[in-house]
Amino acid sequence: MVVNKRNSDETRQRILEAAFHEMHRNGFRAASLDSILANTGVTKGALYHHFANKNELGYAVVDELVHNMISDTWLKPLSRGEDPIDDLIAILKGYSDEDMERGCQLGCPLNNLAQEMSPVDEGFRRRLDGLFALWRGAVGEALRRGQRSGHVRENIDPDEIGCFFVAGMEGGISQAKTAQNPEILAHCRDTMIGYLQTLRKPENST
Amino acid sequence: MVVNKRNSDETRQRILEAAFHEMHRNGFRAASLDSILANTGVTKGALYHHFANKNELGYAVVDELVHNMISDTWLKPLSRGEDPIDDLIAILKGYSDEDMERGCQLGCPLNNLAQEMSPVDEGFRRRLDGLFALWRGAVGEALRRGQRSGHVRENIDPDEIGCFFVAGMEGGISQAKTAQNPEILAHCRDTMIGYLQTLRKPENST
DNA sequence: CTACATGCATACTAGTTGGTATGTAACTCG
DNA sequence: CGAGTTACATACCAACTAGTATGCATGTAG
Repeated sequence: MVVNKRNSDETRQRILEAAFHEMHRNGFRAASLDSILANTGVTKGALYHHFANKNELGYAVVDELVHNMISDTWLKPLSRGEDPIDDLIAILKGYSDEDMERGCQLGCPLNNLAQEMSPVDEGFRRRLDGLFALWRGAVGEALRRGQRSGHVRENIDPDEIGCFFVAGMEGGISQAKTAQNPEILAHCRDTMIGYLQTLRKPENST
Repeated sequence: MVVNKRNSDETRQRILEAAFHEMHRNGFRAASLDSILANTGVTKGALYHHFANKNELGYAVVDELVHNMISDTWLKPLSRGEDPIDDLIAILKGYSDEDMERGCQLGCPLNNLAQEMSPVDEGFRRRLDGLFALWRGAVGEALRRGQRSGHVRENIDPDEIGCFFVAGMEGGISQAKTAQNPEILAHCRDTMIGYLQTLRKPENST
């Protein structure tokens, strides 16, 4: 690609993406700045020009890259659908085999970082909890809309099910990653789909 | 406590337990041997007398301590019950508030280690996957027994639900830990209990 | 063209890490 | 008692870490 000798935004973005990959594979604390730099070709001077320190680099990865991933796969698709249960199932079924395979290798970046950093760094914890809350909230809010539009049973708590949905998916990814076997995630997904079906308002259940 | 000047088994156990706490709090890679030793009072010579290297120490923690935890809380209670759904619900409800609080601080040791180490060390991955499989298997096997004894619906796959159950719990712990809020885990637990109730064979449902 | 800030490159440092080499008490066995 | 093994303790090291100090080329404003 043609790169201006000096393009601040682009070098920043390249550092961010290389940092994301290192963090996704090795976690934040074991992520080596030298290794990140080796993968980008930029130097330590550039890195510390754009980021005050390693923590700030990690925060930027969460605030920008990880946030975008959650937004693209969950927040946007759930924001304005007709039937939230259809929408959730569609997202779950939308994962291709390659997505599943790849996701099982390294796991969910959000969950990985949350598990590693929440107990030891409040800056990470707040950010990652914020993303979890957005995800849960999107599911809960969609279900609430579904209740109002008559697609979803009224005797369920949308927010509790938001928790439960996120938990089931993250737990499925965790196990699949540990087993290096996407089938486990597929089982969780299918069982979750079956559970979601039970949330439909009776006259609307197929 | 009275300690013999030289008690091989006990010093080994003390190292193991200190290592477990360090690993639970900081993960394996960020766990410092010097810090472990400082917490035990034993020296590096003792550590390397009992364990070949840091990895072997970590493996021993998994094989012994973490394995025992899984065994005590899941394998044994589920091994010979009358109604597996009652048993599962009893275990879930058996967690005291302090258990929940404490579990939410540092999360599940099994899941923490699995997320961190599975992609980077095959020795850890195999061991941790083995523990997950034991847990899933115990739930699945209990449900199968419940099917035979007429307590559980026959049109469900016990192993898939084993996956799903473990996923829901681990995902709930993950979120609760990130939020530092045990309520989230309580929601997951309650929703899971509700789901388990739907697995009862109709004539046996309360 | 000049002055100055921005964007980056290079070389270096202090601290920490896992691991080792070596010494030496304490038990065991004959 | 004495030889040999076990169970440690101490001191040290090479490698790697995040971070810094400095210098310089590029862009920009006046």
